Amino acid sequence: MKYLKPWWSDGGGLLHLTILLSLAELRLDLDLDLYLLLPPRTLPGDELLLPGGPTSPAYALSPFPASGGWGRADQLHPKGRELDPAAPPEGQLLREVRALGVPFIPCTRVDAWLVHSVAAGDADGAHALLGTAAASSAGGVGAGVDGGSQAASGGGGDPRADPSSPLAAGEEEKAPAEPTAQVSDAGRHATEENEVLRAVDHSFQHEENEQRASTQKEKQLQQMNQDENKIADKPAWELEKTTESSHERHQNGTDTSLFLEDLFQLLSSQPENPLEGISLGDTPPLAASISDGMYSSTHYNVNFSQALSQDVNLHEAMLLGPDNTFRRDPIARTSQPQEPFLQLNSITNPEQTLPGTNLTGFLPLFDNQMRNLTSQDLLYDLDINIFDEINLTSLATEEGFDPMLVSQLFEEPDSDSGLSLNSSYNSTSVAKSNSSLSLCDGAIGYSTDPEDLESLSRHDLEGAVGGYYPESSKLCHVGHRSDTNFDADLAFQHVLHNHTYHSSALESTSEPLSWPGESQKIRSSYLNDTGRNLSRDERCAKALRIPFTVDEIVRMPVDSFNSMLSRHYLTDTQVSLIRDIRRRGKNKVAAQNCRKRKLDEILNLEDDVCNLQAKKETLNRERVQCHKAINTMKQKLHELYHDVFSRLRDDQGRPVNPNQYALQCSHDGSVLILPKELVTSGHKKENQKGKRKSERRN
DNA sequence: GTCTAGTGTCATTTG
DNA sequence: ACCAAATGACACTAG
Repeated sequence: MKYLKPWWSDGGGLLHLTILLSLAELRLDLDLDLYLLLPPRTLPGDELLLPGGPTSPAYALSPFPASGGWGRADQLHPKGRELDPAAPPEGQLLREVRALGVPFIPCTRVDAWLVHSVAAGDADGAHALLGTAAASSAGGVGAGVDGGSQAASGGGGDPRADPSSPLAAGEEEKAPAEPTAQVSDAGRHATEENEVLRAVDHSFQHEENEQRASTQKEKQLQQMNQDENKIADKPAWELEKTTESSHERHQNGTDTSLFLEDLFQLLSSQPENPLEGISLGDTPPLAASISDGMYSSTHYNVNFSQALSQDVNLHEAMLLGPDNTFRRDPIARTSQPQEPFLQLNSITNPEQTLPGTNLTGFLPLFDNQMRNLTSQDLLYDLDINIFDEINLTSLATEEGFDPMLVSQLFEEPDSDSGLSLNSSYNSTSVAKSNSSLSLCDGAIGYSTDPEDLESLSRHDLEGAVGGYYPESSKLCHVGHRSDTNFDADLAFQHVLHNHTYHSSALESTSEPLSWPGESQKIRSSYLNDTGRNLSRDERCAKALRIPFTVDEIVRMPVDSFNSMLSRHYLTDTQVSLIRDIRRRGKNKVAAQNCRKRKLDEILNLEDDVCNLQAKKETLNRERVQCHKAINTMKQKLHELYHDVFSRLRDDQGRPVNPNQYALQCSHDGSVLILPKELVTSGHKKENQKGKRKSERRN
């Protein structure tokens, strides 16, 4: 049983894999114990699902003997279940590891954890061994939203899959059992940095250890052999207790110094190829002893030549100097998550174990050695070219970073602004990309393996982090990426200036380009949880690992938005993208509102027109009615007039001529018969008086 | 192929 | 002066 070093989480895992990469160049097939990182709140009975699925030669484990120990993946729960965040961590192992101060990755859910049985020479298995947690975990950019957690792999899964945050880290120091469900990039970045710094610190702390090991190594070797044999004979519950003492020895640097010196001598004696002299015969006796007994079946046989897949951020982490573009959160820097990892030994199919390649025990040897090396030593000893490849690969496997997504973002041929910096990315370029699938089944982000694409799509859909690309993790892919000078930030300068009408454009362009059987899966990566197409900003945000949803970014109040930008751990590119997303989102909403308003205004005006027209018609009808009434009254008056004059008689009894006389009504109600001349002159006088009065008023 | 409605985006104006 | 909202104009797609 080997234990992870206290600094094993992000930085530790990185250093570890660096050595593995050195091994990879030697094409060494190693039979190693598997180091597992268990979720901090893993409880007895919790089941860990393998990413390989029930049909793969994979195993999953239950973290505690109470749940039956190791079990086949197909016997376990198909998906991780929600753990009770309020439940305190239990188990002796967990307490032990916590006591060691092992960095703790808080999470509340076990989705799928790294345990992948690796057959001898099984490259995919090796990939799985070295990094499946990120791919198997779900959540990704949206992990903090949906509360999903990411796993840190014992073989070096992307540490950023871990949903740790500065706040969570700080809280863990105070209350380790405090649940932390939210994921933030800031936390992950801070955790990365903290772990790298921690690793460097430990390397200094252990420098003294490497000075004293030589004189005691035989004695210690015997002691460890005895311990391991005892472990092999003990039941699991006692095993935990036994391992605790083993931990203590590791902590004290007593049993590790032996291997440290061995490795150091090997490295120093083989400067050009520090591992050249390593062979089965060079394996410390402990390795064989450990591989015997009850743990003889708990070894992974790993072909590390194929193992370059994940946990390759060492270069990136080391390059993150003061001038890097990442914003350091001082809180995150000072706070060190102290939640322990629980380490269990691995299990593999005994039939798949490659005989004669047992280097068990080499892993802790490397591990300890790395602890004793300074960062300069590491940089000096390790081929920088490996770092380049690692970094490039890390881009492919980094949490939430979807190279395929990015590449397709570039390849979106249609642009609404003509600002696309690469106009050659038309359908032809896509076709070329398609053709590259067959040339190198590992062009970044592409895979001819439908399962890979499916996993990729799933990875995308779920915002999974780290990305497990069994095929794309090969060196072939790395070379491809290197050839294309892929750079995420530069790439997103394209993205940010590519006014692509993505959703429809994607469908209209990619579908006819015939990715038979795969286009649908690729298209699925453009769908969100609700099934609709992801917008460009959503895909950009996902590809650039923006820890917020577009909706959040857009709808967030200004103050919250600004504080969010200052609080989180975001690169300049991310900040720029977030601001652009917010601006575009706001403007999009504003445009929608504007159009809606305009439409409403038009509708209102149309209503006004209708109302006015109706009113006009009403008035016209009233006017007609009035005219009719007036005419009727005139007619009646005329008839009455003639009726009156027909009955009037003068003094001589003759009828009165209505043309010469007129009827005039006085104020007292009496009616007078006057000659028209008088009536006309009287009307003129009254009219003149009225005019004068009106003139006076004016 | 053309037309139209709808949409996203940018540049500019407005409050 | 600065910012967000509003708006005009353009490009693009689907029907």
